[in-house]
Amino acid sequence: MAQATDPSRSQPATLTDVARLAGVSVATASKALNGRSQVRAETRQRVIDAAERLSFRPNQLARGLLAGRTGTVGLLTSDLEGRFSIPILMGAEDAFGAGAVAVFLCDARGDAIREQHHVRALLGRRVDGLIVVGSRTDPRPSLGREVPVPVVYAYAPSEDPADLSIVPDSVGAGRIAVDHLLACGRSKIAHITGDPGYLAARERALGARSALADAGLALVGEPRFGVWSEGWGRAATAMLLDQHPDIDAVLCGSDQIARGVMDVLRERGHRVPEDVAVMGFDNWQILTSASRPPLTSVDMNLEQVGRAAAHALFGAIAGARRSGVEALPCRVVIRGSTAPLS
Amino acid sequence: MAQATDPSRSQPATLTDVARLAGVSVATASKALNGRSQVRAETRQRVIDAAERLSFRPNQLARGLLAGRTGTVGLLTSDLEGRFSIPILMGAEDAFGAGAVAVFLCDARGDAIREQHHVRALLGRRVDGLIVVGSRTDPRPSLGREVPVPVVYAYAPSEDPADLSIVPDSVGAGRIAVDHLLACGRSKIAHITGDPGYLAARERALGARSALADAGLALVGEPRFGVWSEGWGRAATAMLLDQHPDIDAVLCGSDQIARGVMDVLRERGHRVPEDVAVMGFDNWQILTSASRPPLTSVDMNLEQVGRAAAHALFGAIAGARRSGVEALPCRVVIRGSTAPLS
DNA sequence: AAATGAACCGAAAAGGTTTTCTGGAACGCT
DNA sequence: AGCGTTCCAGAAAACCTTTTCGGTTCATTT
Repeated sequence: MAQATDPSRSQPATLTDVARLAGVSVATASKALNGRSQVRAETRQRVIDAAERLSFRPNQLARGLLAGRTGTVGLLTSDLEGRFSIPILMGAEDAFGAGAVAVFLCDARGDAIREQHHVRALLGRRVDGLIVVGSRTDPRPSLGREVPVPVVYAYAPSEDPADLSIVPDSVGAGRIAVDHLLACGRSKIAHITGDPGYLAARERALGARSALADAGLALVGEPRFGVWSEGWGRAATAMLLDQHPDIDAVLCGSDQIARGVMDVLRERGHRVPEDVAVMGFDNWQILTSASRPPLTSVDMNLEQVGRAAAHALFGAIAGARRSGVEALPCRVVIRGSTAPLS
Repeated sequence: MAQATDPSRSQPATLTDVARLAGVSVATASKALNGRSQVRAETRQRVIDAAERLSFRPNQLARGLLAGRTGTVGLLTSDLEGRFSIPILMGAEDAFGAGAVAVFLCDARGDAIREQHHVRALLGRRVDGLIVVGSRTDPRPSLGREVPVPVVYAYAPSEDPADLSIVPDSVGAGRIAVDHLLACGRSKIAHITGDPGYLAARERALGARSALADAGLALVGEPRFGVWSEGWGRAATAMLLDQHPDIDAVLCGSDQIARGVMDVLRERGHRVPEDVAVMGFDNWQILTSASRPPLTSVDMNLEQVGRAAAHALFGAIAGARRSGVEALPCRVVIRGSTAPLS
């Protein structure tokens, strides 16, 4: 018997095989397996047993061909390497994987030509929708309105306001970061951040200033833009301490910068968090938990961004199209580098 | 015209539509578009123009249904979050994406049930093959021989020697690391590494000892196993320096550990690399470039592992099945933390 | 002029599933 | 007995593309 039904040798069983084994027509077999009502219980069981014995698995291609929907979506990332894409991708995969939807992964490597190529390939495979994941929060060109399936942009919003984009709320992130520092009793807060060419850097700075202004305060000096590296964090901190030795908090544009900041603070004899509180952005586990003390950081909830994008795409496929940019809140993860001023 | 051919409103164009617009039969249209020879040049051009105007894209479902091959493969990762999966995934996506193959991404989250579920779903979609990516190099259970399509295991080999697995050569990695330190004139080499429950940790230590033995030398003390963290790197270094203050090199089981090691070395007044050379494993950019001095590290060539797995799967789909565990060489990336002893 | 061959095009089938429609059987009612 | 109703199963169409095979046209050769 094992030989007769050995699935590794033969082609996968088809519904016709199941029907023949059960002694019914393919139509009846289909109805039996899909729980339709026009089948006698005894017949249904016979079909189910036959399907089991043949380890029958419906051919989704044939099903999709007929139904018009394939139960697949395309996940188009512009930069797989970037650490921001991965959590979004996980969230989306999670939201889809729970249902009966499979995800095509494509990496365009930041190349518009390659992206176009992937879109065409995905449309040829009749995906039901697309999620476009960017590697930074700056707006990106739209795929265009003539794409015949719904598209949702995640992390990097589309330039076309008619598209739907799901992004983290960078302004709000800057605001809640400062709120936390204020709650810790800090008032002389400096901001060392990354490349001003990044919208995220500018928006976080904007949010931080706005929250300070609401409290009747201001940043110590201007925000110090630079690059996203520990080295810049170290250099900027040295300059900062020369000009303003009396700061009691440094809000850093990224965890990497924060790590550099903390190193220089410690070398110069400032205690963290007793004298100076330090905060980062991104909540990058490997950095926050390895630093001494562990780093308080703002998490962008990227998995949630991915899940929200997946759900939005679901909705759009079902006909409920939205548009515009939807910003999701971030959250402060408190660790040892911030504490109330005693 | 824009309205009449607006693809966003209507269903995607079918070959029938193209044929009708070109005034030929579907068969001729198919032949014209696929470059078959039985079509007059003028007719072919008319069909191509029609396809262009309708932005026709062959339905891969119908094509796959007929051909028996779908041009899709499943990429089954056990842990998307893990940083080792991503480069492998990139390499595989790269190798496939270049051709006409699309990749289904599935994340099992280390759960065997979920993995089984994904395999069934992928088989239902009639993938032509599977790549199973592990999160660590320890052998993992096989999917079983009754899977009706070729399977290639990447990074984590299958326990079944009849399966084909592509892994990095961890023993060789340990060996080339020591070879580099020896070439730098170091002879008093200690080894601080991670969790001994990881095969990678044990194999790297094995390779290191073997290379030392070939040179008539031995490690300073036993390999110090612990956990994969900076904290362990710091603690182990403190103990090491107490017992063996005269070491001239530390080979670390990971870049994280190396970072902790370097911090303590510097704090204790040992210069890197003048007094003590330090090496890590994994070549994790964010750590190697941020440390002072930049860290020499062994790169596992994971993208290449992914590409090799993809090519092996290609071959297996075409009928050339291999089996066993194939180990790919790693490479030393030299940076500032190692230098010749002057 | 007739026959041969070449070049070209179209009808039809195949691939696997779902759905609609039709037919048949059993059963209850008048 | 005749009729209507309900329930169940099967036939056939539809989805879209590719390929095979048969048929038509036209130029060339005898």
